[in-house]
Amino acid sequence: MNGSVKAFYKTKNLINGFKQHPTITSINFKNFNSKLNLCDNPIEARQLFDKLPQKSSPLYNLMMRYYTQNQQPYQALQLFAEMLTSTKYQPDNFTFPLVFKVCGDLSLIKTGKMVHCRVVYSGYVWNEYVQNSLIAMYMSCGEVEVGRKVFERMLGKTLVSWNTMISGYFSNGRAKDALMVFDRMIDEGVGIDRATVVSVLPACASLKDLQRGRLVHELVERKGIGNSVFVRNSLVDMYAKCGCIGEAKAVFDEMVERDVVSWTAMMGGYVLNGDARSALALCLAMQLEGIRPNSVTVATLLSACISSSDLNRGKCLHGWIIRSKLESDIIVETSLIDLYTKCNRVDLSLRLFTKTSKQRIGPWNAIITGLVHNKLAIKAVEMFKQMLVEMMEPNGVTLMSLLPAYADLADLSMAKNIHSYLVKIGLCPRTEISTNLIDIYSKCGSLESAHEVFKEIPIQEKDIITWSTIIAGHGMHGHGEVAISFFDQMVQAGIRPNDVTFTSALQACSHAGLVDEGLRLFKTMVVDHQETPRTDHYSCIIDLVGRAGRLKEAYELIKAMPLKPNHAVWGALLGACVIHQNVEIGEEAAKILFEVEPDNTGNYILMSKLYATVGRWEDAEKVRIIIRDKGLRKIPGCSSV
DNA sequence: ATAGGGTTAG
Repeated sequence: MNGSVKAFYKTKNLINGFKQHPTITSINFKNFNSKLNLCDNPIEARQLFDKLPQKSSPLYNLMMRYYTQNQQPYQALQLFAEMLTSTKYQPDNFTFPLVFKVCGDLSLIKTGKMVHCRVVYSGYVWNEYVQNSLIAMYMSCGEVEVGRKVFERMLGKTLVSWNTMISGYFSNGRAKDALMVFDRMIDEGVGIDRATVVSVLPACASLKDLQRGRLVHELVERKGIGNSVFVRNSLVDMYAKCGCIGEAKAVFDEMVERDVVSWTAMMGGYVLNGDARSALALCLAMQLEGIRPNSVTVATLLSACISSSDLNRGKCLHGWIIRSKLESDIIVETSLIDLYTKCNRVDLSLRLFTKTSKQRIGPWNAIITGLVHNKLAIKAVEMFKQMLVEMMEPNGVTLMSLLPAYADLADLSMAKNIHSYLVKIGLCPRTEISTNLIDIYSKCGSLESAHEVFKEIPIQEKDIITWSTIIAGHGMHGHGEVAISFFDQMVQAGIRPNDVTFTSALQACSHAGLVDEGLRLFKTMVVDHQETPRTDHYSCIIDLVGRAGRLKEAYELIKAMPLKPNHAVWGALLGACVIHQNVEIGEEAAKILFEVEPDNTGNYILMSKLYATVGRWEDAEKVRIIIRDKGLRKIPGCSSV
């Protein structure tokens, strides 16, 4: 009797298949899942899967998830391909998110797009999980616009969709867009959760948007989601990066539970705010609480040593790093190379560099940056060529740190070489890169080439730095009028000049002797743009007015300065006095210069020259004696002047 | 059962 019932059901199952019997399917599912969890390796898991008497889409999904969780993403894709070719086991709303995650992680954009087509065809494209994973995939492949399209077309946007957009924009370097999404989210009353907070706060931090950051903090407290280490860590980081070290510390102190990230973020905050000592002190406190520093912590501590130029402490840390077996960590290696180059010990950096694995870009970038920093331009270029020989692909960071070396070299044929390389790899025209090229060509003396590069940048992408560079380039070669016309064009293009632009423009006037133009510019700067002039602006103006022979006016300008005039300002005046043989004002300037920079023999030389040109030989001789004494004592190259 | 999440360096 009992047996015949069982037999009946068995037959029925065989006829209908498992799909019609959710209870039996779910038993199989749970059973297989728990068996998978006991597997030691993917091979064993696969054997288990192959032995299943009856497969189904959910079981395929389980096996694929096992693969992705055990770092075998390609095996997961292989299974997905099997599903597609089979007629029995079609991918479903659980399969596609898995596949999109793999495509995103591996940046398999072509595969991803193909699967996207398939998902449209299958109809699962309306599933929210599928849509959200699609957005995430496009974002991690750098296809921001496609991701945005999927998002905009979604009818049932969920909190996850919004969060994905925010973190996607941010990780693609578009912090502003991330914040715009956040604003829209608030406007439309979507609400926020912990994931929103940890996605939006880094964007606030990178833009130093304290106002928005505070708003997020307020929302966190109001919603009561501040009881998470993640959330609090990102708050600490945001306040620190916005320069509010006090508030960062307050959030940090309030925390009941702190992990290594909390401590590291706090240390990084101190370093950023120029307080290396507090950062190092925090390291001790952290260890007293029983938290071990990780490689990021160590990198942060090393940057504290760099910012305080504390080579000795850096060396101590290096010792500790070796004892803790952290020395082969890529982040730590990179930071150590950075430490030694910034402390002018290129020898030690190179020794470390030869030991690192050359497979990662970090150490290459660090050593090239370091060589450029130490004005070893030729070595930097050689290192770059070595990098190409070793089949390492440079990125934007590499080139941005390398290009200033070419400006130092001021070698036109080398400049043309790197320019054509940049075009070949598709990095030119691109604003930051092109701006560097403009600087390089200007310093090589080839203003035509600089102008060519400048013209290639679309008008809306020319930023304040681009304009300032082309202005400075023309200024340094005495083409004051052209420089000023660029300045006017910039203003017309709707870009607000900043203090750097004004410095370039004023220097251009000064080199070309455009007195009235310079004064007009200075007035525009103060009155129209409400820019507070800095001492280097004043030194340009003084130089300009002084060279024109209007020495009294220059002297009056200095006396009326709201800031304390520095050596450059007085030096400009003294230089002008020499040209126009004005001893009276020259002596005033020299008196102060001898006080503020007693070791600069240049000032004494100028003064002695001034006395000599007006025939005051005795005074000239007196100053010459001082030069000789100082020269012998202090500056070895002095006799050559 | 599935989708989104923090700290460093370059």
